[in-house]
Amino acid sequence: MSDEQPRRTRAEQRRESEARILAAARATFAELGYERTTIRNVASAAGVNAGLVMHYFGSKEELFSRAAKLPEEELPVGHPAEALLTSLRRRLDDEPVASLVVLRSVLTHAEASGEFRAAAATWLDRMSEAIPAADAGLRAALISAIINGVVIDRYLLKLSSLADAPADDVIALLRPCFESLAGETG
Amino acid sequence: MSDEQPRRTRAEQRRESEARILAAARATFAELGYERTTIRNVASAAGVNAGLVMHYFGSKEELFSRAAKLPEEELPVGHPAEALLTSLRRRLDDEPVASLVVLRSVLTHAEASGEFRAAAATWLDRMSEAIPAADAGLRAALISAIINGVVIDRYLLKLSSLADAPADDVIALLRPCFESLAGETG
DNA sequence: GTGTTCATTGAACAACCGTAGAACGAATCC
DNA sequence: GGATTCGTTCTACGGTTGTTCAATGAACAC
Repeated sequence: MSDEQPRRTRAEQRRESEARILAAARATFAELGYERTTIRNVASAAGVNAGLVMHYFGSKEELFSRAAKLPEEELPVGHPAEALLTSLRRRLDDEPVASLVVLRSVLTHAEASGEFRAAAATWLDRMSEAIPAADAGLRAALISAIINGVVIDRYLLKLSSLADAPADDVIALLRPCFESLAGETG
Repeated sequence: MSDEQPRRTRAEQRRESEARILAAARATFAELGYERTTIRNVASAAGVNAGLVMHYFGSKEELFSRAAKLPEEELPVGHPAEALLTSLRRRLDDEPVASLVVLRSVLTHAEASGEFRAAAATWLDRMSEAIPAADAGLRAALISAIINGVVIDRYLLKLSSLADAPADDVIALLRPCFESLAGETG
């Protein structure tokens, strides 16, 4: 029982607490959105006092920023439609909490909207370049809208038909859409 | 100038105020979502006192219920894909505030989620029946997800590529998608 | 005209929010 | 050792929120 020394060095303590707070923040923001999550809420989920959250993250806004940082999404290469399907599969398989944080708050919180807009912009640019059509921008935007709609309905609204379906079926049905929009059939 | 008598009968006054409050509520909920909308906010937008809003609507929750009532959407008849495109065109043309109220709040407010779920359920049922495929339910859900994603990106997030595009272009690009999902090409 | 109804206001309450800062105690440094 | 840093908690403040309720004055019934 007391074999291992507790190893509660201050640096460790700090890192652990900060990580626990950040994890709790991500979970809470993803479940409740920006407005309904409170500092006290996050603190109690992390098992610490609310003051500590403020002390480490400065403000609720800053806490959200840190929790909402999206991991750099490397876009697969290859034919656009195929790359998109791979990208979609990743999002359907992982149910990435990080992106749910942003999605859940994006309709009501300005900064979430900004974060999302920025991420979407670079994504759209890269995608547009790969689409051989005059209206590539619009096509890419539609593809992005489709992906967002599917993720929202599946993971946030949990509409049964979509939430229960295997990712493979979803992808198979969406394949012709992506091919058509990515301009590979015309 | 003073030709017409002011006609401020009590019944009229009441109806007018209630209508003005409801309109202000719809606009505010659609712009800010449920949480960030305050009773005082709505009241001041309607040019009345906050107490009056409570007196007429009882609670913020009730006010939201009344503001979020979606108009019965009569589904056009005909080939599914064609009917869907007509339905989509209506939503793209009108920019219906009523549905934005629900959409804006649907990710953070439980009742909005319920209202949306109910409306979506009947919509999905009717749409499933019109799709001749074993996985009609999933197909209908994907179509619904696409429409939601497009409306959200266009009117709520106002992503430029989609917000600026003519409705006709959007519909033209989406037509193959709907045809493929509605099972009319296979 | 007189008494009643009722649309509307203003002030207040309790609860909760984000946030700040003092206080405690254990790890750290010399 | 003692002094000090620092992780952590406690308490409190000012502001906002949904909500209540008494007060006011104009429309109404008779």
